[in-house]
Amino acid sequence: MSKKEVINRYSLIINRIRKSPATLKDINNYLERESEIQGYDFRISKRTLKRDLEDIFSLYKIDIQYDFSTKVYRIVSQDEPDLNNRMLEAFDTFNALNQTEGISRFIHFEKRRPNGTENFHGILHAIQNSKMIKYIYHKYWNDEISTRLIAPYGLKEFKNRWYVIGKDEKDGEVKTFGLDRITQLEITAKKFNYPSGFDLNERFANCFGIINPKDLKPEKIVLSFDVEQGKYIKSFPLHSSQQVLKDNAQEFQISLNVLTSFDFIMEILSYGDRVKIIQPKGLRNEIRNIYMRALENFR
DNA sequence: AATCGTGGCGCCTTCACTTG
DNA sequence: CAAGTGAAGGCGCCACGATT
Repeated sequence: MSKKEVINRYSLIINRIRKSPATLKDINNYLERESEIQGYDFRISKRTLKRDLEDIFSLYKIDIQYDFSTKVYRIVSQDEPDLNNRMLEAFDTFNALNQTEGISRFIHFEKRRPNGTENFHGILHAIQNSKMIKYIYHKYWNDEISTRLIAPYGLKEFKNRWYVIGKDEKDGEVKTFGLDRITQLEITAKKFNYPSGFDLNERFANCFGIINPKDLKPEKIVLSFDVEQGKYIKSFPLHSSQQVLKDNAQEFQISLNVLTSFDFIMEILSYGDRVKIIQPKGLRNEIRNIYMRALENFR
C-alpha cells in the first residue's frame, strides 16, 4: 500500500464519518464501495482503523472517537470550533481540487491578489515564540513604503483577508497590518514580552473589521432589512453580537453592539436601499450625508 | 538489508443491559 | 441496587509481506 493510497484512505474515512457517525462495519462497507470505484483495496482491520484515527488526528487535527453509548465513531467537536470548521473546509477544497485533473474548465476562481498567506506560518511562529518581526509594508491608501519592526500579538481575518496585529516599535502603538501588503518578512532573534492583559478576541469583540479606533465606544445599533436581504443576514450574521429583534413579513430587524468604524459604515453602504438605520441618530445622519454627497456625483 | 504498513492475537477497558 | 455478562473497541506485541 503506497503513501498515496494511505492518504486517500484517510480522506475516505473522514468523509464517511463526516456524513454520519459510523460503526467499523459501516466504514468498511464504504471503503469497499470506494475500492471498486478506484481500483484499490481500501478495507482495513480494527487495528489499522485505530492507527489511522491517530494519524488523522496528528495530521489534520480531526478528532474521531468511539462513542460507546451509540456504538459509533464520530467527530468530536473541539473546544475551538472555528479552527475545526476551517480545517474541514480547507480539507474539502484541497481534496476536491487535488483529485480531479483538468478542472479549470469547470471552476471559475475569483480573481484576487495573493492574500499574503505565505507569511502566515512564519508570523504565527513568531507570535508563539514572542519574536519581533521585520518587514516592508506598502500602505493600502497611498504609495508609502516603510520598513517596520513589530512585536506581533495575533492574526485576524476579515473578509477573506488576513491581518497581523502588533505593537509598532517606532511609536509603541498597537496596529493592524494586511498580510498581502507585507514583503520581505524577517523573523528576528529579538524577543519581546507578550503583554499580560492582551486578549485578541476581547480586543476585537465589539469591532467590525480591522480598524479599532481608541476614541470610539461601541454603540447599540438597530438595523432594519427588507425581507429578502433579511434571509441573508439571518444565515450570515454581520457580527457575533447580532440579535434578532423582529422577523416578520414586513422586515427583519436586528441589533448589534459594535464600533461605528469605517469598515462598518462601508458594510452598511453595501446594502444600499435594503437597510434602514433605526438607531442611533448619529450614524443615521452620517450615512445620509454620504448618500447626499454621492447623489451629487450623478447629477 | 532495513524499514514500513498491516492484520491477528490476547488481554484489558468501557459501557449498556440483565439478573437476582 | 449491586453484581454479572456480553459486545465492542483499545492497545502492546509480533509476524509477514511489500516497499525502498
